[in-house]
Amino acid sequence: MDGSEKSITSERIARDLAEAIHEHRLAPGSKLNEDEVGAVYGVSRTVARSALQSLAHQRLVELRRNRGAYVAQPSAREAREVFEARALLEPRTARSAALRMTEADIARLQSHIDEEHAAIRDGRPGRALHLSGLFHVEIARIAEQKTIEEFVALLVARSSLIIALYWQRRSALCESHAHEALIRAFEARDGDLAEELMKNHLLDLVTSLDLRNITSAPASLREVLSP
Amino acid sequence: MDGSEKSITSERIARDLAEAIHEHRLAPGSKLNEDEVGAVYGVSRTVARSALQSLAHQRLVELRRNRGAYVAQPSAREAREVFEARALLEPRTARSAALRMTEADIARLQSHIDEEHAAIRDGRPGRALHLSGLFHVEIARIAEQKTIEEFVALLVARSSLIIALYWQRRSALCESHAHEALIRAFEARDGDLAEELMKNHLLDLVTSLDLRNITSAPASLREVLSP
DNA sequence: GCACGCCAGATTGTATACGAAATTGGATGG
DNA sequence: CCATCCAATTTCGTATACAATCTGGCGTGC
Repeated sequence: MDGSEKSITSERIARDLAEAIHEHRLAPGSKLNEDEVGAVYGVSRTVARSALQSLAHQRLVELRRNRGAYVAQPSAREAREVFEARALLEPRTARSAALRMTEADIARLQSHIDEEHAAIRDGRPGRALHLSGLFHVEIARIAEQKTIEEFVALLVARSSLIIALYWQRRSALCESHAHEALIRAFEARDGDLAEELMKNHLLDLVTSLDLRNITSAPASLREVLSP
Repeated sequence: MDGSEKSITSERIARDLAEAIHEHRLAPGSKLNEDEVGAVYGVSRTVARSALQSLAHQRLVELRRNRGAYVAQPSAREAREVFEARALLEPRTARSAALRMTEADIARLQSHIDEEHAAIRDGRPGRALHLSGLFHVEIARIAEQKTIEEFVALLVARSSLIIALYWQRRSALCESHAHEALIRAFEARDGDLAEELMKNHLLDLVTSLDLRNITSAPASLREVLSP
């Protein structure tokens, strides 16, 4: 259905790196050297470079001219903006999804949650976070909104970076309960409820972050320390 | 104010090509040969390729493995999805913008409209369409939502392709009147009205398109002419 | 002792070269 | 006359080589 012609090597590498960022195995600010990336995957710099550019387009890495590629460090402001965008897109999409939801879709969402719990049991919180992000993307897919799905995927990926930087509570899985409540709304095909639950879920996420603009992005010190 | 390290050659070329697509100087389906693009801008295929990849990330061109780059031809379905995404993002953003709007912002939006009229007088409808798209992006900028601004810019660019493919009425500038009404709402700092006007403006846009899935993407004839 | 400038190392930006995949057109055989 | 197959061509995918730029340390001069 989709594009079709993917799976070019560079795209595969980009996906792999994105997953590593997603799962917090690569911390924000990490430098991604073209030679190193190429060496890791056994390809030349050309391919590694292409993968890094792809990630830059997704705002997961920042390219600095003649300096290199670094895992992005969203500022507190960017963090707020990402969640404001999600607040516009996701609740209405959850409503649409609720109305189109099939049994197979629900099963699939449930298995996502199960996997997530398994990851937590196995002590892989990064993987669990990744999966909980995919839950949101899956909802957009079920709503049959490919364009919105793309955007949600971008926003979820950036949210992962934001959580890595600004997460404050250690309360592990407030997430899952929200997701389970959503599933119940989906089972009832209750669009209104799904929309409302998603809205509150996103609000909870933002308030669980510490977005007073402490430190944030060392990238542009100039803006902070004017002479 | 933006990123900072742009103006790499490939980004400049990508912007230039994007503008050409935006203004309908490059029709949907046009082939963009890497060698030709490189020759036009006096750079090597490496740089041309990078620019084309950038456009592919914006979904303005479609890359087909071992086939080349073609200006995208959104299907009727994609067209609908693009406008559904816009319907979620832009009305609320127009409301925010109305509340933050300064005199300078209003003047800037007005000059956009003036330029648009001038372009029409000069018989450059493509340029006028481009400018009317920038009007929407500008609103997101005024709302101080950089993330949403990015998305709106992407959607506006794709809308330009969609209009090139599915525009049916020759009624030139129903657009401008909607934009002028929006400006009046902004002048009054009337968020509710701005939101409502934007919502209706987008609805008008969709209904002015012919999205019965006739023909759409000749790219894959195979799907249309099954044996 | 401090500041300025310069040089070496490293890393990215760009160009070119070679190999692989896919289409095109004609030749061949039925 | 049509279908099939093969090679010639085009175009892309990847690797490598060279040039430009930045970082950091060293030395000289004040």
